[in-house]
Amino acid sequence: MPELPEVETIARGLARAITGKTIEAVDVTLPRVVLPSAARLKRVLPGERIAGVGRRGKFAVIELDSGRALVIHLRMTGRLIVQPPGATGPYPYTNVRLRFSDGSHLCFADARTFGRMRLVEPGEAWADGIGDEPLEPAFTAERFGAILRGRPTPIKPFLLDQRRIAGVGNIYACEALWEAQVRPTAPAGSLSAARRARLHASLVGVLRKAVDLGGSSIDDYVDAEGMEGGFQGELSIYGRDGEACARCGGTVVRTVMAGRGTWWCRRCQRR
DNA sequence: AGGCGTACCTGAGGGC
DNA sequence: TGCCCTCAGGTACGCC
Repeated sequence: MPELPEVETIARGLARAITGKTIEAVDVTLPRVVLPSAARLKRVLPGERIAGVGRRGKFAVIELDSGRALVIHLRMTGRLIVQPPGATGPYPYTNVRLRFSDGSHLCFADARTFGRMRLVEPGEAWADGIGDEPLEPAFTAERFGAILRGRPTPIKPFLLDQRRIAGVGNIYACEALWEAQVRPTAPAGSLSAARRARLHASLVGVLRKAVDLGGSSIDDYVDAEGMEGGFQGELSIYGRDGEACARCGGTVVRTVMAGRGTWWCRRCQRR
């Protein structure tokens, strides 16, 4: 489900909604989705105050006053939903619920149960091996070129590799490649400087615009208040197999690369 | 090293 | 209606 723009939107909403609240209790209805253990969360979290909420790649990071953090990956269908005091029951498919002292709740809900919530101790290096943040100033076209250099992997699955660039998922990889007119199968290291620069600009641009619009809601994604995003209406290529390409009129195809659906136009994404 | 298939799960939607 | 198949925004693992 959520990629960088969706997780960023959720994190911003959570930061507004729960910063400063104190955790009173933790309910874990599906223990296998929490690390290191449900018992540890239930023992440690009560009394903790929320210091802030951020994002790293596709991880939402709930920072606590003690320096601990709750690091959450939503995988495909995970949701983080804030409920006001007096909510009639947990949000559907809630696996973990934080109860705050003011009567409000944070529900970690996930129908497919792939998502995970991990308690991290102060100073614990949980983000080792995660790649560049594409919306940081340091992620320049030159830096992008250095990341791609010499890589034979096709550019599309390469963009999905979280060890290289963090936060890009299937939707925005397809959209950026389409916008830059780059063929998904092109070896990453084979792109000319001009096409690299174009792809860099498209990737950063599409992510930034999606953040501005609050992400893409296709099947499941909603923000921390349960609201849908606004970018799904802006999608040019994702999910449009059989339709005419919005740029050249060619037919959009869906192929499979590294097990993922890949939407592109054979006519105008030629190299 | 890195590519590939598979596994993890549930739900939605299409074909018949 | 309902059964069966495929597909889904992600990643970890084992196997070449």
